[in-house]
Amino acid sequence: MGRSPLWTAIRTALSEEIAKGQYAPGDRLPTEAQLAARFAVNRHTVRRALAALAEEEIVHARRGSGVFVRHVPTPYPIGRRVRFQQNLLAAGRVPDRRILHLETRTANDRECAALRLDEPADVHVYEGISLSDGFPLAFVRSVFPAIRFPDMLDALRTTRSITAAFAVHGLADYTRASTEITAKTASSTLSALLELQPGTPVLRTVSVNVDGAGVPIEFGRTWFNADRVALTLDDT
Amino acid sequence: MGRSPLWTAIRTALSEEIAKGQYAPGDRLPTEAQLAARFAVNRHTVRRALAALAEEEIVHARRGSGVFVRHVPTPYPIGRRVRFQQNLLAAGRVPDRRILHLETRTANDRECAALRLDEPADVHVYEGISLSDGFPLAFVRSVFPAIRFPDMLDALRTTRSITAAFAVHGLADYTRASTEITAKTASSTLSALLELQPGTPVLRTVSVNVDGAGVPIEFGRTWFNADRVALTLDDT
DNA sequence: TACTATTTGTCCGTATGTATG
DNA sequence: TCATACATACGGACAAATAGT
Repeated sequence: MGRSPLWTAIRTALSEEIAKGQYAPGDRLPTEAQLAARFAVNRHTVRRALAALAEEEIVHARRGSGVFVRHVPTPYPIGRRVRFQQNLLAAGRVPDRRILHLETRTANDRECAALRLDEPADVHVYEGISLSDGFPLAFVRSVFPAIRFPDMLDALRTTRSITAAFAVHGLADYTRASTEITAKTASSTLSALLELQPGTPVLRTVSVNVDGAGVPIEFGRTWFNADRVALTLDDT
Repeated sequence: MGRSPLWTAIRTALSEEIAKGQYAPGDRLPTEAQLAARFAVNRHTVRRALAALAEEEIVHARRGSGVFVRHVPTPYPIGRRVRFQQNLLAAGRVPDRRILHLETRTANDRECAALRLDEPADVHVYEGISLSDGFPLAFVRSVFPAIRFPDMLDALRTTRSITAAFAVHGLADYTRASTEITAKTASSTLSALLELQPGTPVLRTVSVNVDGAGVPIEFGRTWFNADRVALTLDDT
């Protein structure tokens, strides 16, 4: 007999098949009974291997339903420069945006404070869904000072990129001044937008972007599907 | 008639009473009917005021139960230097630690990779609850290379501070090399430890601290009560 | 388990004052 | 002056969730 337990071989076999894409994220694995037959072992041996995979957060068992391959969370760096499209491309995903709502209105107290505006002031509002490989990754609401970026809504409509819309107004670079991260359970409206079960957790970030002179240019609130994303900081 | 709607006066009145501490975080407000009687308005007018307070995240309604004052989340900076005690003192909270478990064991694959150890290697393991004003704020599991910090467990037991325990070993300063942030719903064991309802969201950070030379010294996994904390980044 | 009272959530409607053209 | 639209406030009824017995 080899020195390593039998179930470790099953774990590595399944792990490799998942890594090869034989089972895609969200897919259901064969039942424990089927796996036991395939590997010619007892069901409990398969269960030990599946438990190890669950511990590594590679799969996820749902009683009465099956064992499912986890969506591997997309690493999403939030440092001095946060760029949605670049972040996703770096993670090997295809980014896209779906615009839900564009409007211009007077800013509320919080928005005025974040953007350092004297009230009353007008802001352009963008609301949309950020997609990763076609799946909803986040709901975004961003407000921009209307005086400084008069053509923001048109620019967003045509470019569907915040970075590009800033560039239209002659702003080549901008940085993240502050980010606040909280977690909540998804409301019914949010779970509908992000196509997730009500009650699943969401990561919310509240952030301010500034131009080179430190003047606020964007106040953004983002709700991430917590199953699909892992916010990362690299302070090296 | 005044130009501002009736409900705004009710909102500010309730908001001030909450700010004054007349209703503490976690307290239940009077019922909508009682508030309607007190302010001599219709219940719908009270509801409009409560909706505004809920929008500001000052209160939180639970159908069948009541309207509750939110726990104001403690801002918890995660930058280059993350210090639990200093973070809480800066937020005006009283920090404390409850040690759950201390042990020495061989590191697993993930821990060896994070700490850049050649396996097999021994690590000291700390598991505990971080308290804010006496309430559980987070469950922490940290592992330290045993060779480099031989007296870690004793130091943690006596000082109950990771920073102080490092100082015992002659390490005056250390910095955060990387942090990964995800959100999950609390498991039953975790919700018991943090004294929260099962199914409420938790913020999980996975982080590596390094010494001045960039050598990893701590691999930490922390589960925060998401209702009580807001992770903040300041990139100014 | 089942039942009941309480409390919030959602819907129907009515009335009034204000702004607009 | 009139018609219309809108915001505000009020009144009631029922649904849905919760808590206690």
